Amino acid sequence: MRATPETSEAELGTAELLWGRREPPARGPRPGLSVPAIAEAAARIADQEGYPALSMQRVAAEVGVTKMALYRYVAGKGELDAVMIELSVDEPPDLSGVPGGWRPRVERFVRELGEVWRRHPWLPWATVGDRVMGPREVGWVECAFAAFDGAGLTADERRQAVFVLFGHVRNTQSPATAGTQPWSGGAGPSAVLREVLDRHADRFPVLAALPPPAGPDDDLGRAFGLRCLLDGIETLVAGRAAAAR
Amino acid sequence: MRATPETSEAELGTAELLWGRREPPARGPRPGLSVPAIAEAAARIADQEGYPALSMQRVAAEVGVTKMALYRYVAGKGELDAVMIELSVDEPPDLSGVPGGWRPRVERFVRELGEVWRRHPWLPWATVGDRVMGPREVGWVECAFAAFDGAGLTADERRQAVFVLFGHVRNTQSPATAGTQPWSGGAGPSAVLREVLDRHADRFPVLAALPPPAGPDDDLGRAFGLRCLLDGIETLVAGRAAAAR
DNA sequence: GACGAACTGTGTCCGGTGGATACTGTGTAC
DNA sequence: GTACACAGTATCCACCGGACACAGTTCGTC
Repeated sequence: MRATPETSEAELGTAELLWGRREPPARGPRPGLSVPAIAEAAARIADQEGYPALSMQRVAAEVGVTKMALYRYVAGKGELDAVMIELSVDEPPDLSGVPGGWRPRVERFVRELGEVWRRHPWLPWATVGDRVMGPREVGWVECAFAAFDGAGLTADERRQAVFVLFGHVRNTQSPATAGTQPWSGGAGPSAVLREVLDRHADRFPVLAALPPPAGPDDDLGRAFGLRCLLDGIETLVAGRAAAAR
Repeated sequence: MRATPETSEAELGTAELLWGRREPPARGPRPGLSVPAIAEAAARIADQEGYPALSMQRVAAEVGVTKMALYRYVAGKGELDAVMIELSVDEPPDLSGVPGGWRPRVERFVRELGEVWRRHPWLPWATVGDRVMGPREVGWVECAFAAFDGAGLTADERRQAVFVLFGHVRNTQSPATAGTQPWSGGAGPSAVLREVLDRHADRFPVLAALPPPAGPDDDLGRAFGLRCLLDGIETLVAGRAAAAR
């Protein structure tokens, strides 16, 4: 949750950095660093030590300079975030060769997106809210839109479908980025909660009557939700086609 | 994204605070505050000034004490978060009187949940990750499970459906808590991004060819996604019933 | 009734965060 | 050769969550 809507000036600067290149300076000492190198170091830290461990100081230490040196390359923390996101999302996949029409294409898209987010677990967390996206990130959106080609959706529906799809993947990406599920396994808070629930079974009859999960649900319901969503889209389009006839 | 899995001790303390009551002290000066009063002040601040504006100091100022005085009532920021969430989610609704079976019940549930989250826009943001939930929050989960009564889902499917449903509501709650959508209206980053996209239309043919949104999509695709999800569930159950026959 | 234990709230300190500003040194264009 | 533009540093700020020692208040127990 971002504190305040950033001033448009900062956003313009970030967009300039992400989309056009900032012209390199002509005079002065040679820069010892580069924006990509800094972003790569930042991404490495976030990958290995977690997103909350990421700070200007930590990144500066990683690349071997003082914290303030980074501000020669990036306007601030927000801009560093934007750059490291753009660097980490990787090139969007080419789904034009996937056979079988829109549905396998969408399923493939979900797998690819989930794979990138799995490699950078902080990514689904960081890509929330109103932001300036970089070209690669927009490429993923373009890719998602293209995946729905031939599904028979209107433009507005397609937008909504893409949006819902991204949200679904985010929600089923990892317990850390999803809503709390009181039945999740493992240790930690969920274990404490489960014990509490046992003690108050009378207050939650439906929850208590539910048999425990058959196995670990490492999928978090992604396949189930995706199937329902796509089935629902098919139903929608089929119903419209039937009405038109 | 929480930094580290909190020590189980802290979680136990939080669970004790949320579920059992902590026994009031017998001796000593009368407490000038109470946990609910503090949590209410915190929720008020988050509502009015945004979640990032919430700090121990700010809450302390709101209730008229020093920052450190709050630590007599809650163990830390995390516990304050937990209490203010539990206080703000409100009592779960009673959906037993909703006619028409599981589907209207689920739709009603989504409306109610969205309404609470709309009153406290920081709530969908704060209720992410592995946490200890309070009784009211669990009541909402119980309510969601009960809503699916009669839909014909297995226990595992029901769990996944509830989970996906919560995620869908969160994703379509507000632009601030949803994934970035490059076509969202208004000023700010999205406006900057839209202008950039116009300039690079050739790189994103599908996106560029899409007609602009018919109107402001203040629904963020919630209705669309919900319809697809529930249609998909119906398809799933109907298919299984047909196979069994 | 006195006293000590338990408790509330305060003041001070710590390491951390993002960021502003003034500075030194370095390199290139004129 | 000199002036300017730039890189990186050092120092400072306000703020964050939190630890700790302390003063003042109230009750249970002798």
